[in-house]
Amino acid sequence: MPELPEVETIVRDLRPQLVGRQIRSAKLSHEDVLRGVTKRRLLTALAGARVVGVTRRAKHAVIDLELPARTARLVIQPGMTGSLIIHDRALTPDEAKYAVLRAPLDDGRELIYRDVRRLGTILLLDDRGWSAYDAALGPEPLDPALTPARFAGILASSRQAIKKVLMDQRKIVGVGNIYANEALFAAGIDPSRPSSRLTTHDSRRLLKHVRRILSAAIASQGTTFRDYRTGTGATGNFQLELLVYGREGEKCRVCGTRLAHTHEIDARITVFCHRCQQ
DNA sequence: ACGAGGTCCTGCGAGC
DNA sequence: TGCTCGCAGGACCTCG
Repeated sequence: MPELPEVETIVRDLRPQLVGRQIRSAKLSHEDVLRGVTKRRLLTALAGARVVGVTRRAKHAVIDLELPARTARLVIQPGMTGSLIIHDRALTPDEAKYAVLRAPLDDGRELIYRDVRRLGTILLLDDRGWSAYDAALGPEPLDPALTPARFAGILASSRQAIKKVLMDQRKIVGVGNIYANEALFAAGIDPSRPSSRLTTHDSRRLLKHVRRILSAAIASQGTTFRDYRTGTGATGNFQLELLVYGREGEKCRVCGTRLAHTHEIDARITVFCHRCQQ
């Protein structure tokens, strides 16, 4: 499930291939992925657009476009099962089936947004729209501007379970279920603990582990459980390094206790060690 | 402001 | 074998 490390990997793979390229045309198979833009407006804007930048913000891939008379940002959030890949060959029938957006490029290759479950979203924003969208998102966890004090302030402002706060994109971006589980385990913090009850020491440790784990996951090209692929179509490798997510019922790698799981926080699976996370 | 629960989507695996 | 059903979940919504 594309969280920060997965989208960062996609963006790093796409950037050298996509910047400078012109999009010839575009086709969209399903309109239900669009947010705030009609199919007609999106396809019209993409046809002939030049890509001038590929960046990441939160869990979104942001493709900066130069249009004849204006600029625009194509914002793709892969959701659960989305991937962005540049193909230099014809698609297999299976690949074509789930290709939601297809955009042939001026070099003969094709940019494909693939999304099996289509929980991902596509936006097309102008500068003002982007500013508003960006402003509603929390700070980037890997940005040094997010100081331990600022992070502590964010956590102190909510009585919700720390895991839920960590996954709230308005408070801090990029962390989803997998990395929230991993970071809380590494920091030895009970996921259900009210965020505001964490000590300064807790929040410092948590930020450190969030950063360490996100960085390690980027280095491993992300976590592939089923659908996630890098920008070149490869699987990630960080699933091999997970200590709790997907390991419920197995033994804790630190203390050997059987890992517990619950759906009580935000109706998502939380896997944790009773002993290491008190 | 908060918690609870529903919605979107489809593939997959369990159970019968 | 073939069917139904629950689950996976990020973001967003409504309701109380």
